[in-house]
Amino acid sequence: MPVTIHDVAKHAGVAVGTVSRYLNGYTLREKNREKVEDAIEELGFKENIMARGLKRNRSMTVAVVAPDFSSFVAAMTPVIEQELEKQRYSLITCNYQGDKEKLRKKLVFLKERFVDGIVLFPSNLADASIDLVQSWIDAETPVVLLDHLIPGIHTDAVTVDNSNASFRAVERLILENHANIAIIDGPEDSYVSQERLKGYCAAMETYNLPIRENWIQRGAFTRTGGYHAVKALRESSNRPSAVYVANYEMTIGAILALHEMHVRIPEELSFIGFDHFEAIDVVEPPLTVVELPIERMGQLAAEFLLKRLRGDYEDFPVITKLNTKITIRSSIQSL
Amino acid sequence: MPVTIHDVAKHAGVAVGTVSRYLNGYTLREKNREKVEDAIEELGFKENIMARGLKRNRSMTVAVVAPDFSSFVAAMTPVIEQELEKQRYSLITCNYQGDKEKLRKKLVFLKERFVDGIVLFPSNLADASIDLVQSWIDAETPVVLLDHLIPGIHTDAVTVDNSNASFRAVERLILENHANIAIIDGPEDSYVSQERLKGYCAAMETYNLPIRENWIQRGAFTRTGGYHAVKALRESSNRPSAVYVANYEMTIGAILALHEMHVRIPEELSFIGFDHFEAIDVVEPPLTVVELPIERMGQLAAEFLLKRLRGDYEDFPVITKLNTKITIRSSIQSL
DNA sequence: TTGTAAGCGTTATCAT
DNA sequence: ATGATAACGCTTACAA
Repeated sequence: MPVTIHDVAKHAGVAVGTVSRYLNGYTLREKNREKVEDAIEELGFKENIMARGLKRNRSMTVAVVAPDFSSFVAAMTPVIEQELEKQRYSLITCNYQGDKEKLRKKLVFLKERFVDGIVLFPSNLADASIDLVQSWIDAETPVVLLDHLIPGIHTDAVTVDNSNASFRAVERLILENHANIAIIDGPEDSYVSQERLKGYCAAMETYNLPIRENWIQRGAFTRTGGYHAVKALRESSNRPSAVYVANYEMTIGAILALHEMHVRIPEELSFIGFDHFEAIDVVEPPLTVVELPIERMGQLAAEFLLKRLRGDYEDFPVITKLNTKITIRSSIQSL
Repeated sequence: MPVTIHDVAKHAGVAVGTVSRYLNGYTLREKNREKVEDAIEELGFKENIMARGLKRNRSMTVAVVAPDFSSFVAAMTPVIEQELEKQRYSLITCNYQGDKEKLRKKLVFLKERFVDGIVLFPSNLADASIDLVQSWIDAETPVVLLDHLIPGIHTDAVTVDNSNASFRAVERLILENHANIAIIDGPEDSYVSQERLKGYCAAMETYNLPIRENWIQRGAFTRTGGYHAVKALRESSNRPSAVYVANYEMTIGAILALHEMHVRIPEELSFIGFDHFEAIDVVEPPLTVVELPIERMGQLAAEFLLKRLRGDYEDFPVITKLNTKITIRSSIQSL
């Protein structure tokens, strides 16, 4: 029933090899090329991706592997899909639920499926699968890291200048004459956290402002983390006049807590949050936030993956560090 | 390099066919079964999914096809993935960006990829691809519809009792003594819209309340739609005392508009929204909302798909209609 | 129940 | 540049 290259070859009066070569971009004699093209057209030939895969050990499939399906990942995935589709790759999505063992299983599963490349959103615990990830890279199966790096893994990565993002956020507060500025940061062992804290400290130091110990709160990058961190901050003896919350989930949690405590923003507390997703729009007052270049990140990740898939390893590996932007709304009061 | 069933066969001292049959669940002589199992274990054999696919025209892949990557879809996808993974299926995600032509292309693309089944989130315009969808079903490639039905397509579907959801939401308002109740609904040509409006009307009629023409606002199921609908409602001569917003995106838009106009909820306007996603939590005051059973929907869709993939068409097609639940928070004032 | 062998639709090698 | 043909790893008649 389905049309094969044999049918095409017969119809065009050439050998199967010729058709195959045409399909793979080799140049044929002008006359033959036309005949083959006509035959393909007339017969409505579609290549059988599995037969091709069997021979070449390629599946024309790429996977996005993420610890969860957060807004961040959900926003990036369609961008990646769109880029890949242009080159006829399809996209498998996997989330490993922040579970080390699940990540291993996923990676094994994907290998069995002959996935041609991976876009990996590492989490701290991805470090544990470093050997597996490395083995993919060694086998020339391209892996692009998104958001984080994994220490010890040398491959393409698309990241954000987190330290600089924090610096500018905090500087913004300082320029509005705030001096008592707190940060709600992620866990200590996260590289992203460390970078974001670094920027905070650098800004404070640059402007000769003291850093109080209790102004550095840890929120585990979770909504409840942000919630509790705000509570702790408000209950302390030396309340800050401004707070910078270093990721999206915690921003939501922090706002929740502030609403609950009837703390007015920005009159009682100036606020700068992180990431711009739908939830942010609806917050009263409109929040000033640091925004990640989601689109660009997804695009670049796909671009590098495709480049490596083409076999172009000329400049490998490339670590891209993108800039964030700050969107000014009305959550900061000038003192 | 990779170990094949030939290697296993040789190692076990049986024929390849025997190994293949073992792999496919046929029963072998006890002795042979053990030998084969041992050989597989020792050699670390993994079946080549592409060779298998080539023979059987199956890819062990399923696709989720959606018009966008809304929170609704994003919340459902991981649930589906998880169910499918148990049976060693992997999941391709596609969004057709609400574009008729893109949907067609996607469906063709997926067919070329030998996708074994589809979970389709239809949008109104999916009707245009009715022939393609039907051809999948005819070819015994299972298609499960999620959320909407497509008129004229007979296949499994997992939906929600939208009319009843609206009825109960509006009834809730009526029981708090509201009589002037508006609805912000989706586009007229959407089946879901129609159902949700039907529930609103039924509730109003059941309690003998008049329906003013301008109380039925259309918000196109978009955020801006909800935003403008609220503005229109507030600017009208006979303002409602309560409003029911019939989907998530419009709920966000409506809240945005109300914040902007400094309308106090519930003092000046009682409010009942739709769908519970992250954004909702952060709204002040906490919103009473109709919630869809996301998890259950995803599970059921996957379940039916897997059942059909197993070849079990005994009860085909099954249209499941799930109930919603209302989560009471503080956006409704008792009059 | 098991072995044998012919494909599935490609790609790749080797002549020509 | 092209043709013929042997793989790729598996399933499935058919025979035994």
